[in-house]
Amino acid sequence: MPEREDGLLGSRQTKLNRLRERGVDPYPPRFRRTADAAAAIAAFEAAEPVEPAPGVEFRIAHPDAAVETPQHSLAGRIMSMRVMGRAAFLDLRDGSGTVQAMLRQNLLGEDYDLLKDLDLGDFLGVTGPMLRTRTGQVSIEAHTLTLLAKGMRPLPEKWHGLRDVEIRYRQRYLDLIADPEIMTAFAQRSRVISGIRRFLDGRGFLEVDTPILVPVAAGAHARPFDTHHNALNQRLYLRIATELYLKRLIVGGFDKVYELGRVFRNEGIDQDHNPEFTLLESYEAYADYHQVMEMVESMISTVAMEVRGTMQIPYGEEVIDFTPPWPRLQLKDELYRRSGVDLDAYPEDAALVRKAADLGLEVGPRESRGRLIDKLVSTFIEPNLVQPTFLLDYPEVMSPLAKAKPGLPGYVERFEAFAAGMEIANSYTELNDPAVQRARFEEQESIRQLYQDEEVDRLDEDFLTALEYGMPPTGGLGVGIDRLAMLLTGQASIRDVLLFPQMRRLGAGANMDEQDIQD
RNA sequence: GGGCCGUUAGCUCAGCUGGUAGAGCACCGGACUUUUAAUCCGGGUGUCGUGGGUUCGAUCCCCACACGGCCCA
Repeated sequence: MPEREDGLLGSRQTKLNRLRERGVDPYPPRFRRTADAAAAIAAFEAAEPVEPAPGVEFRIAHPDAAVETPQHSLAGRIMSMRVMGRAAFLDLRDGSGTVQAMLRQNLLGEDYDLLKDLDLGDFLGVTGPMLRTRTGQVSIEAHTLTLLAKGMRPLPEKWHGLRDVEIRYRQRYLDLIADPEIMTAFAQRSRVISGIRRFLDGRGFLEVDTPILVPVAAGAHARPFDTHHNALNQRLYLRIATELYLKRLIVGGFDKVYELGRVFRNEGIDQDHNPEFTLLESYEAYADYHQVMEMVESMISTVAMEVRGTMQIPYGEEVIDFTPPWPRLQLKDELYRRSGVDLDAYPEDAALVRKAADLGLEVGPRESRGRLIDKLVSTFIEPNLVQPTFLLDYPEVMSPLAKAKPGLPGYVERFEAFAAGMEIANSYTELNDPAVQRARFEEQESIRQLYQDEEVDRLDEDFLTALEYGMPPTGGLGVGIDRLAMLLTGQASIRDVLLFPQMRRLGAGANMDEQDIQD
């Protein structure tokens, strides 16, 4: 890169060249640590002969005295440098935390010259004894220095950090370097996921992997990404759900299965949508949606307790209390209460469209009944469901995979769970009558044709074949893990729980490939 | 898809009525052997997102585009 001739990059290049001329390998293959920063500090503090009492001066190590304490080799990224002539203090950060290294020329000799060619961001190995400095800070006293990796670009500023969200998402590593709390949030996300695994494993569920590349993108109302397999000369899709494969496994005789994996939906990007996201689906034979509801309450409250140590989690202006049981509301009743719309009073789609328009909803010409009801629910009910709540018994037209609710024609045994106005779970007593399932699929296909709506479920012939062999009564569940992670880690945007959220490619004109140009 | 806002030094940000840009940190040079955003002295390192237009002159006004954010759909 020619621009490195001068400026900030250039000064680092000059230092790199100088190091090489002096025979220093700026990228050595290894450095054996004796401990990480946190462990070395903890071990030193534990081994201190006398706990320093308040107001009592700490022992100040002399070069000779220092030899008494065990030698350590510690390593990390240089996060700050306080250089004062023939002594210097460097903060070294590794994955465990930060340790201060004290460098003194009389101890390091020629090694001390390395300091001139170090920059913030470089990785450095330090060997020497641990000690407390005059101000009481546990530090490693450098007897040798080893450059482990030269950083060629300056880090974001240490005090204000990185505010530019675009850089934060595009170059997440800088975000992580600049703000350790980001790392904490992602570590919490990871614990949410491992907590779910532990919970389900503990209940006898078997984790399975089903295809991501599928011939039919079924199991949800969503538009798929498509691709092509050359050897098979077949169009394939990225899965939009794992539902139909997991049910095949229930047919096959596994009683409790789950999959925690990425699904892909070719839709817009906003605060709670990313085109790829992590979905948990579980299926339990001989269970119904009431049992699944209890499992969801138990799972999420357990995970909240594990990750946050409490079931009351602050989120925005609210405190969300995940303590079970969560209220159960009938969708039909709740919609009537909130909007005055009695769905059963509008059996004709046209009448429902007029009613929705009267209520101020913008209703396009391509709104199917299912979409319309979804819009009513998401406008009048969902924003009000701040505390964890189950919404029960959805209209059949928007739930082609759920079993009919006895005694309530036109409705199915389905619930969705909400918290902070966001949908976090979706569950059915699964439809297992193959003839009814075929009819439901065909209804969906005709809706797709009629409304030209690509976000309608698709008929999967192979799945119907599986159902024809017989599937036991089953309770199924889907949980959006990213949204759950948002709630449990207090993040307002899905991009803050995804390490690498989807972003538009920069410089569209220059970097477009042939596929893009078609669009 | 529509509306509004943003894009200035490596980072965080100022920049008046149009007259070729400035601060802190970072960086560069110097002093300093116990610092904690070290301190002190000296130095501004820039394609003002991109491309057009208006103008004697544009970071500033106009248009288009790119990327991002928020709101709406």
